[in-house]
Amino acid sequence: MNVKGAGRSRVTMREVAAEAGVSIATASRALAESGRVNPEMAQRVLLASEKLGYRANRVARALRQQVSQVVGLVVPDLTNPFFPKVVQEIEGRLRREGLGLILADARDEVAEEAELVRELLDHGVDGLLISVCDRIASRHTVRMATTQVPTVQVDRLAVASQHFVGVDQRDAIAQVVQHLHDTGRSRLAFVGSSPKISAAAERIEAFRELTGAPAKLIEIGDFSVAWGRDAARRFLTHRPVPEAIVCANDLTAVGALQALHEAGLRVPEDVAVTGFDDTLIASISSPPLTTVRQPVQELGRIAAATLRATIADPGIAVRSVRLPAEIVVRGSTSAR
Amino acid sequence: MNVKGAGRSRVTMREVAAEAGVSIATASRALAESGRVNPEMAQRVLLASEKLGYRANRVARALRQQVSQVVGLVVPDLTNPFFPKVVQEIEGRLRREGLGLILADARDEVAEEAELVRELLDHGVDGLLISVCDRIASRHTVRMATTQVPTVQVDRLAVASQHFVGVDQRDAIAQVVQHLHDTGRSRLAFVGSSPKISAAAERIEAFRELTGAPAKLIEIGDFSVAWGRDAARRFLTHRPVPEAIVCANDLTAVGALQALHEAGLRVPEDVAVTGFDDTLIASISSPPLTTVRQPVQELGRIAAATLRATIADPGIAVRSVRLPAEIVVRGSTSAR
DNA sequence: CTGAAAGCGCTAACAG
DNA sequence: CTGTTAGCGCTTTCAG
Repeated sequence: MNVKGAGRSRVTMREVAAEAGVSIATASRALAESGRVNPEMAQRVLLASEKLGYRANRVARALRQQVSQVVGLVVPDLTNPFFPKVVQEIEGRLRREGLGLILADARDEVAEEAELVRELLDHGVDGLLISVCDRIASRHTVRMATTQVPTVQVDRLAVASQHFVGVDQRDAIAQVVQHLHDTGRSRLAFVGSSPKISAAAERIEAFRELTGAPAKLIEIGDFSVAWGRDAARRFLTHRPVPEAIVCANDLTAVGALQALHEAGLRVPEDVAVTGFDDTLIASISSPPLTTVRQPVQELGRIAAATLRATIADPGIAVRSVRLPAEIVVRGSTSAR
Repeated sequence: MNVKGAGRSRVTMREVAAEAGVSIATASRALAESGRVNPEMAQRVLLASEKLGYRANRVARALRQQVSQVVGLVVPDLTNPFFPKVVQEIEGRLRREGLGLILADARDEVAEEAELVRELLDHGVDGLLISVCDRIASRHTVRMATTQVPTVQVDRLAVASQHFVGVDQRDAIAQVVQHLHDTGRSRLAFVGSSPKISAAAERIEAFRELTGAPAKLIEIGDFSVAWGRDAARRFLTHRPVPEAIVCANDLTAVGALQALHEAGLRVPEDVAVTGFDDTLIASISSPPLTTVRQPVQELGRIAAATLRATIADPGIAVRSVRLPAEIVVRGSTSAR
C-alpha cells in the first residue's frame, strides 16, 4: 500500500494545530496539559492529535528543554548472568516513569567504559547508572560522569563519596559462615574472584576477617568453573582437608563440586560447598547448591529511584545503600 | 571542588568558533572534516575544540539532520540466556560504527512490546531490531515499525515479507535426529516449547516431519526445567520407552535428565537426551548435554549489518537469512 | 486565555 | 574557501 516503502514523515505539532484551527503554541499547551487553556480548545486539539496519530518528537523536545528523558546504563558484561536481571528491573522501572534507557556494555574494559560514558553524555542522557569494571581504574570515569550528570553506582563501588546502591557483601558472607558453623563445620576455605571488582573484594575481605582463615585456605582467581575446580584441587592437597569450601559465585562452586567428585569426596558429607548469586545453575547442580540470593529487584528498584531523585534535585545528600542478601540452603551443605 | 555539585553546561560550537576566531559554520565544517576548508583554519578549530574539550551535541545534530545515530533493540526477555549474548554482539557492532542502542525489554507481553516500539520511534531511532514475543500477535507491531523506520526481525519471525535474520532450526533438528540415528536410536520423543515463538514452532515442526513421530511422543509446553521433567515423566509411562528425548532447549533437557534419574534410568545408556542453545548449563550438567550451538555472534553481526544496510538504502531487497547451527556432542548421547 | 516569535545547538543552502 | 542565515520541532517567554 505504501507508495515508497518506508518512512512517511511523522505528524508534527504544526499539523495538529492546523487541524484543530489553533496556533502551535496553544496546541502545545493543550497537549502538555499545563492547565492554562480553554477546555473546549483543548478538546479540539486532543481530537486533532488523535485523528492524525500525533506523537511528540522527543528529540526536538530534548533540545528545547535540555532534558532528554533518557538515561544511560553501563554494565561491565551483560553475559554475566547477574546483570540481565538487574538491567531488566532498572529498564522496567525507568520506562514506567517515562525514561528511556541506553544500554552500554563495557566488556570488562576500563578504556571502553570511559569512552562509553563520554558517548552517553554526548547523547544528552539526563543521568547515568554505572556498574564499574574496576574499583580503582574506573574512578576517573565515575568522577568525569558525576561532574556532568547525576550518576549512581550500582553493585560495584569505585568512588565512595558518590551515590551507590549495592549489596551488603559482608553480611552475606557472615550468613554463609554462620550457617556452616551451625552445621558443625569450622575449617573453611574460600574460592575468591577478581579483587578488581569491589563486590568480590568485599567478599574476600569479609571471609578473611570473619574466619581468620590462613592464606593457604584463600585462593583468588576469576569467576569461572575452571578456576573453581583448580582452587578446590589445591585445597585438597592440604591436610586436614577443609570441611567446607565457600565460593564467590555459583560457577566456581560448580567447579569445586567437580573437583570433589573427581577426588571421590562426597558433598555435603565429606566437604560442604556454597555458591553465590543463586543463578539457575545453583538449583540444577547435583547436589543443588546452598548459595546467596542477592536482592536483584530491590537493587534495580532503588538504583532507579535514586537516579530519579538525583535528577529531580542534584543537590540531595549522597546515598550509599547496602541491601541485605539472603542465604538459600540446599543440599550442598545439608543432607537431604 | 565544584561550586554547585553537578552539571556545568557543556561547551558549544559557538564557543569553539569564538576561541578559534572563525565563524560557527567554518568551525562546524572543520570538525566535520568535510574537506572544503582551509587547512590552517581547520587546524585552529581543532586546537580550540580540544582545548575546550568540545563534544558535539548529538541531540541538536539529530534534530537538524533528522538522523539520530541511535537504533532501538526490542527483546522479549533479557533473562532468557540466549539474548544477552546476542544483545552484546549487536551493541558492540553498532557502537563501533557510531550507533547507540536503546534497549527495550518486552517481558513477553505483546501489548508492552507495541508500546515500546512506539516509544522508540518517538525517540527518533534510525532503525529497529526486534525479536518478537509472538509470531502472530506481534505482526501488527512489526508492520507498524516497518512503515516508519528500517526494521530487522532477529531470531524470531512474525512478518515473512520483511527483513529477518535467524537460525535454520530445521537443519539444527535434522542434525540432532541424524546424530541419534547414527548412534543407533530410532524411537525418539520431543519436548517442545511455546509454539507462539516462531523458532520454537519451527523446531517442533521439523521434528515432526523428520521423524514422523506420533502425537504421543511430542509434548508441547514452555522452556522451564519443570516442564522438561513433566514431559519426560509422561514419556516414561509409554511402552516401549523412547530411546532418546530431544528437547527444545537446555533447561527442559535438564528437567528430562532429572526425571530419568528419578526413574532409575541411565543416560545415555538407557535413554539419550539432547538440549538446545549450548548454554553453560549444558556443559555443567551430569552427564553434560549434547546440544545445539546457535551462531549467536553471526546472528548479531548480520542483524546489525542488515539494519545498517537498510538504513543506508531503505530500498534494498528484503533479506531473509537462515544461519546454520551446529550440534555439540557430549555425554548425554554418547558414552565417555 | 491565545498567538507571535525567539531559540535550544547544530548543519546546509546560499551568497560573497 | 568563508560567513550569514534559515530552520529541524518543540516549548516558553512576551505581548495582546
